[in-house]
Amino acid sequence: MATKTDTDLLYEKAISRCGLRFTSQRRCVFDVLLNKRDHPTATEVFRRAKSRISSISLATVYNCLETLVECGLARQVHIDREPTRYCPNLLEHGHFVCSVCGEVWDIEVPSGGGAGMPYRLPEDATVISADVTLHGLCPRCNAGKN
Amino acid sequence: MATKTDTDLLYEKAISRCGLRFTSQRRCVFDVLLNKRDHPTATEVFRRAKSRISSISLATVYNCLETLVECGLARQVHIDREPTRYCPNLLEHGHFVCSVCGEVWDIEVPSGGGAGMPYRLPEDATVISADVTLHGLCPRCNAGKN
DNA sequence: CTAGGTGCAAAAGGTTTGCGGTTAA
DNA sequence: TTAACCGCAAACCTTTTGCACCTAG
Repeated sequence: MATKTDTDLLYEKAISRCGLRFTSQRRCVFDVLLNKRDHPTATEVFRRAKSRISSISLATVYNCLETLVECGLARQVHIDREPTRYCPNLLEHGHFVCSVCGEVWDIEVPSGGGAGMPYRLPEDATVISADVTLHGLCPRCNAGKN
Repeated sequence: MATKTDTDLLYEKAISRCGLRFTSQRRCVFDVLLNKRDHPTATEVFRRAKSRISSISLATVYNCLETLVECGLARQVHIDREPTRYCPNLLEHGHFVCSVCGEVWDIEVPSGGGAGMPYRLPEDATVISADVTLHGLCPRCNAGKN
């Protein structure tokens, strides 16, 4: 295997903490995810990974992505019922999806007050996590309308 | 066909406005959805509809649900990548999903300020709609923990 | 060395579609 | 009457799984 990068060391540490192995496929998939943070689907990650490891299989990409999620190094992003996307941004955040170009942007959520605070809940409910996805026109596509 | 109810008239009006036909299957599916507002999946709607029209098919239920959505009488609810659920609540609202019992509750969103206002967007973006799903413990399951 | 990971192919599960027969308007 | 709709079955697409071989530790 080639020299380990800082990214590799981060991943290797996280993955061994989970009692898992640091394989070249996992390294590749993680690198693909960090390299271009555009919320790719598993199929897109597969396409990019295959250009580096031509023998890699789609099932392995799914497995590696699941491993990344398990290790806490990535999160799944669900937009309607479209194919699952993957996001290496570990901070609490939501997503903005452009209805024209389809691009996905990370958006900030209010830091104080906890998840979902702007919403009125049934009494005595406890919120664990919040999934927020906004649909609309991104700056680029908005500009194109003028 | 049996006597038309108020619900039927509402649906018939909406459906003819869309240039579509008021069939017994569509009537049945809409009625099932309004009858128990528990965010059923297409399969569950199929099960309930079949108890009234035994010959109805799953594909027809999917088609009827799609028609309802097109006519603006129901909305799809996406929770992660679970099967799509259907909701006849037309007001702007989000969903709270209990991690224990799986029940889905409608939750209010802030009325003033528009969709997604608590979130910091990329500049010059326009929000069209907001999907908000909170995960946590519902009052009933929360109480069971004590 | 060996438990865990990979590649392949097949299966699973939700949803959509094509087609011949049926029906609301 | 006839275009739209229904039921059925097959197709579709994403994701998961079983299995024989391989490899990191």
